[in-house]
Amino acid sequence: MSETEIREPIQKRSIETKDKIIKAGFDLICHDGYYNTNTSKIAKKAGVSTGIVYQYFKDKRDIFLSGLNKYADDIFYPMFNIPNINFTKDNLANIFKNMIQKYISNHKLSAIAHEEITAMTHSDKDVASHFHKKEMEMTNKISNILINNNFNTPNIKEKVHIVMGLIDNLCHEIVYHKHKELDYNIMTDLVIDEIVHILTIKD
Amino acid sequence: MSETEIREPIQKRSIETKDKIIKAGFDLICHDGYYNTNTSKIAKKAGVSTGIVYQYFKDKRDIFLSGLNKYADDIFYPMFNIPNINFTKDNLANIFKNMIQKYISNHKLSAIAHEEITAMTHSDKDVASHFHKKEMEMTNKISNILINNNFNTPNIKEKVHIVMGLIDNLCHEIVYHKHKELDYNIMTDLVIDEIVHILTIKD
Amino acid sequence: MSETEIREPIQKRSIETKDKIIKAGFDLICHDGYYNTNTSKIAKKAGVSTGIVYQYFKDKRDIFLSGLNKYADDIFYPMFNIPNINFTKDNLANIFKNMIQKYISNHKLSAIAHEEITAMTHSDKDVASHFHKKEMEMTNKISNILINNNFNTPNIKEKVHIVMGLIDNLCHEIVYHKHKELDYNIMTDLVIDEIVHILTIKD
Amino acid sequence: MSETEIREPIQKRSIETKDKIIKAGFDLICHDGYYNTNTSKIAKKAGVSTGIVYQYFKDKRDIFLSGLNKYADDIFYPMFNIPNINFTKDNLANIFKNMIQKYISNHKLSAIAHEEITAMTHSDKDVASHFHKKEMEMTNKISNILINNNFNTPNIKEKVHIVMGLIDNLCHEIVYHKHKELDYNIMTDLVIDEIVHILTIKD
DNA sequence: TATGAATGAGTCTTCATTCAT
DNA sequence: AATGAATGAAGACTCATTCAT
Repeated sequence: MSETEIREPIQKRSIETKDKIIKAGFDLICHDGYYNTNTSKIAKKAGVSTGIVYQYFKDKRDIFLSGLNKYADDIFYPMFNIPNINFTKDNLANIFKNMIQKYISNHKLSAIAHEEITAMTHSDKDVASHFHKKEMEMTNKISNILINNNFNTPNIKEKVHIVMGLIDNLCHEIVYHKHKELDYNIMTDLVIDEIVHILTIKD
Repeated sequence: MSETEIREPIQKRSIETKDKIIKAGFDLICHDGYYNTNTSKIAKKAGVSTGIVYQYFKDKRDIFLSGLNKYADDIFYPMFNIPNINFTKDNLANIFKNMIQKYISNHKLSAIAHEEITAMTHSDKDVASHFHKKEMEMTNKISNILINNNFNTPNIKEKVHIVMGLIDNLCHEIVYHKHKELDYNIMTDLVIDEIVHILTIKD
Repeated sequence: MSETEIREPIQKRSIETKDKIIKAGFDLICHDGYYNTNTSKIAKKAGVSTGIVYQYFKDKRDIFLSGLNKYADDIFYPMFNIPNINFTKDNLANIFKNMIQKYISNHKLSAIAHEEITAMTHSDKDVASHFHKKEMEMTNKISNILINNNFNTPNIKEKVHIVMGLIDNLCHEIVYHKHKELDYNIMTDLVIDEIVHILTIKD
Repeated sequence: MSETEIREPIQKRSIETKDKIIKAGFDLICHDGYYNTNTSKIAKKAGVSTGIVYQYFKDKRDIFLSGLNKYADDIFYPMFNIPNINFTKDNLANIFKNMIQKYISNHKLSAIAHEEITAMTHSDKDVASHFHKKEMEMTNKISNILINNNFNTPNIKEKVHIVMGLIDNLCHEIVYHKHKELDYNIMTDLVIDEIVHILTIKD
């Protein structure tokens, strides 16, 4: 109604304040869920007043979206954020094994955030499209790395996408589910076998 | 203190009412999300008053949990709910292809519900354990079918679990994401190849 | 609106049902308070359905009022409900001592009911006037007994009323409050002294 | 779970708001009863929104308890809140007569509040203990005043407590009941006689 | 007569958002 | 730029009462 102007911070202090809010809000939402996080908690955690929040953000959702923008790369497939990976036939399995271990040893936050974001996917078109885009970006990025390392193969994007899913499922299972009937060491080896298989088949 | 008694329906009419509420509530929650569904919407969709809802259910969550109980089998891997599957080496790929197509052609409800349930997994211990248990049940069920069809292989449960994840990801991707850059026919074939591969390797 | 006819029971069974409801309702209300007692509890305790309640009573308040009518004599100054009291100068103190002990040894229900009724006095004109009337009836009754026993004295009604208050306060204090700093034996003796004093002064 | 934080007011404005709510809530509850007073009425009477109520108070009961804390001294035996009372044998009767008249001429609020509080005594442990404590405090205070004025007598606390009851009953009767058959001037004199009697007997 | 299923207005409470300072 | 007090719409849940059987 009153169309409160959203301020784009210029001064350093303002920028810091905005960042603090994004971090506080995103952390809380990823931890407790979107609906269990209220603006007052966010403001408190950020060390600011509730009022100021609405000078930097349109609404609560806007905070979350900003966090998504800012931190998504750390959350989605952070294991691929390694510069200068050198894939060879010999180290392919090892590289993926390391990635998986790295992902798992990462703090749980990522996993929870991932779920929360997934959950918002169908209730919020913007979240969905953001998520969507990031996923494809990552697929492309990895495909390119592979190509640059002479791992070109037909339908590489489809394959990489499947691989990403395999890793994601595995890590999620290990971090979260803990089905006692399953042996996660064996499962990890099986997944790596699959990854190697799919990336090396010639059709 | 006030301890409103939850009624266990006796008359046929009231059993129908309870069922209508479960169906309406579960449908809405799966469609719009838990927090975007309120009791008044549920009552309206079920064609009853808000009051009656609380004679059959402790709270909104209870409705959802009941729905989970009642419909979970239709939602989690409904493609495996086929009696008398006969796996042979020759039809293995075909059977899975049919399953995937069946899953996809299934109403979207499943997929959305799946997400919502996944989302509630970390905020609600009961949902989590329910989900968790169902998943393992299904893993066991499929493992057994395979064993009965002479597809025994070491670590079959781990393998089946990976297969289920592959199918789930694929179907979800197709139903939901629709990345234009990906060719889903190819992706489906690739996934089936993987499934066959993982289920037939001898270690 | 629809002016559901309130039935005046004729058959013996009906009368019994009505009485059961009155008893159940009045007991519960006296125990838990008017607002903490709901009709469903009353029906359940009376062993009838909720629907039937409204064939015998206009509303919840009507049940309470009926109970008041029926049981008030047992609640208000039940110690005076002794037939053929013989007051003499010598046994005056003893009689009151007995009354007090009787009152106290009476089940607590009376005290709670008394409070609840007192509480409703100012929110419900009918309860108030009922209570009011009963109190005066009792004052008159006791005054008459005293007069018949040659304890006439000027302003006897005022005196009796004060005496009733003294007894009521004392009993209530003993049954309820349990101020540890006060010695209730001494207090009882003091109150009896006062009663004797007020009833025997000659002005 | 959601644990709405109760704010302790800092700014002058908010202290005023909190006080307004306490006053409005306590007045209404004392007038109309706890269950006939809803938060919306309280907010309206206080001239604030319903939301703000829950920033200062946990719930409706909390408002009432706060009022109790704040206004109890004005309600329980306000006639004793006179500093520097000088009791002598000659003015004893007069002092109490004045107190009674003062109590009665006091606004009715006290009487109604007193009843409501009494009523809540058995349904709410906190109210009960508060009420309870105040009563004993007052008993002690008056006992001490009497002792300091050389009106020491055995079992003074028990006597004072009886006196307080006599006054309370009398005032309540006059303010509230208005039994037409009783002459309140005479009754007042009789009560004062009793008070003098009980406070001057030597055992 | 009786049952118990159903109604829906009413209540408490929360929280994103705005406003006065 | 910032504070935190205030708003009020919306939601979960209760319960006296009525209705279909």
